[in-house]
Amino acid sequence: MESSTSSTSNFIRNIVIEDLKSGKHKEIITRFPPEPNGCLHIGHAKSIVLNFELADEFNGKTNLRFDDTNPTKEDTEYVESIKEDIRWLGYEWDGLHFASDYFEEMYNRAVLLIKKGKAFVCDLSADEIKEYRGTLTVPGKESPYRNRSIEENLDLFERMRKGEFGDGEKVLRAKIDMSSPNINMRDPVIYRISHTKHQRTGNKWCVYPMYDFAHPIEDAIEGITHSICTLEFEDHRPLYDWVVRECEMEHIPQQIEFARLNLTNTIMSKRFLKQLVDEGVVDGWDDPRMPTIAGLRRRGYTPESIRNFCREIGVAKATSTVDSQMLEHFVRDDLSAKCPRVMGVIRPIKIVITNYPEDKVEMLEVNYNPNIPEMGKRLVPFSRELYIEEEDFMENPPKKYFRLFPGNEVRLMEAYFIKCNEVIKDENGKVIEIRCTYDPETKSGTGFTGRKVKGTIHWVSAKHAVPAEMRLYEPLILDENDGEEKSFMDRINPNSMKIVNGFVEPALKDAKPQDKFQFMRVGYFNVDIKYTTNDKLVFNRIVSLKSSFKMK
RNA sequence: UGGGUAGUAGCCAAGUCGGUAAGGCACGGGACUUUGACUCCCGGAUGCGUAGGUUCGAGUCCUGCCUACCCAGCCA
Repeated sequence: MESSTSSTSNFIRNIVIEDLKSGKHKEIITRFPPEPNGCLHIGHAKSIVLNFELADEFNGKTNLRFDDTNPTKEDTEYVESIKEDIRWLGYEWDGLHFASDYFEEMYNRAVLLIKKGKAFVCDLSADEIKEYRGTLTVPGKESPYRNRSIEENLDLFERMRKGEFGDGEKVLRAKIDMSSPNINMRDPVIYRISHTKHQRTGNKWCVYPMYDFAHPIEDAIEGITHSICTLEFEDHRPLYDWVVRECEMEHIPQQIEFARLNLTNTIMSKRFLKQLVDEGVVDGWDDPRMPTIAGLRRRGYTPESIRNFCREIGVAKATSTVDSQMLEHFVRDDLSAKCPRVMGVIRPIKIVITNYPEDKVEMLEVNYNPNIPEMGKRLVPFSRELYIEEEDFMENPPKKYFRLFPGNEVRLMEAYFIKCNEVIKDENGKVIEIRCTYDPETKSGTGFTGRKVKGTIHWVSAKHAVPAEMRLYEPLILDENDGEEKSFMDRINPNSMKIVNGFVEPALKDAKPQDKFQFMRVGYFNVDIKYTTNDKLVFNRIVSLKSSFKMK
């Protein structure tokens, strides 16, 4: 795996280095353990990059493991999309596993716990268990079923498995300490009854292990050395260690927690993302405004840019929110070297070059990227009528505006100098056409040095222009600017997408979905895979170009 | 008010045995420019949540305090 940005030091990497040095491990094994209940997003990418690259750096391995212990929430449809996203990001896992592959083993370990007097079947209802649990400041009370005999527990647990009880009638609980200040240790439920068909094991099971019980066993079975998860599991670590120890797992994995990714103007929770999809606020999981991997891909982000971003933001334990401009920086950085640079006008206004012959067409040979000649050239037609960018003309410009305005001369990129002489308006006073003259002496490439112009603008020959729909995006979610806290549904940006109709140069006529271009002076654009047809080009603006020009 | 974790520039973040504050993003200034892009220079903490203490020397060690986040699913 190439790495254009080297990973910076972080505390997890330091732990790995230390463990290798001390001989605690000869080889490290990490894992990425998604629950197949939704699409992967940029936050998952942080974890993926961390796990895969850490293992890669130290010649270790990384497993992909689907944590499918709750059949009521999971769906096999997500399994393939998750695999696709990981591969697209550029990673290939060593082992591919499913938590459900270990159900028998987990069951046996639970039986072991019972035999050791460390687990018991509890008949309390969910509400009662909650009551008995106590609160953050008040210790819990022991369940009246806590002291059932081992024999009875064994019998009951077996009958739970056989399906003799209904959902919620009984649970298996670890017997730890109801007065622990850590609520997770107050006899946590480790198995529940759910007569639900599982995506992979079908109706074989009606008891399913809880995360806290299942996860450490999965890690131990696979020989995971460093089980990296997010901060909210910090309180669970004592339980994680308890399970590994009491279940007498031969391999002892270590759980390490880091802060999940937060991004400005972005909502990352699966629940909210799902709501956006379900309520039709967006076009689906792959809407180009979504922070999902699928959304970023459709928007036009590259795997390299996402990887570089993930490497650069670092890994730490402090809760933080990364500026989304950081992400934008890394796409620009990556695309800058990869994309052909072409001319596209997103808000066209027509200009007529009055002294240019009616039927003349000049074919200009233009490099796709002046810095990278190997990218080749194409021919760009030039003629009497052109479209330029609406914002490249102002009738009454402010100071320091050096684009087109009455009496001013600018360069048409790769073509001639033109001078604006006349402005045509409609009955409402709106400018509908700009009339200019050109100077034949100033043709690009002729070495004309007679005079200079301050501005260079892009254009497309009207007669040859290829119409295209451009979708301009802004953040889907707006951060509350220190007002009172709003629900995220109230933070939806009504202007998150603007659809405009523009023109691109003819060389793009046959552009294919996912082809990426820099529209010079405008931004980076990706051909949309969903709405582009043979007759219609649809571009997603990936990100605009930076601009230090301030109108004012 | 129980437990857990964290506080280094506007935003991320490094900082190994205490030795005199990396890097990136953003921002500002300048150079260059047929993209107001890119690139290239220059600019930032006498300061590391805060108050004390130990020390020749503290972001690093000690004590107190403040603030923020997480935890009471038969979710993960």
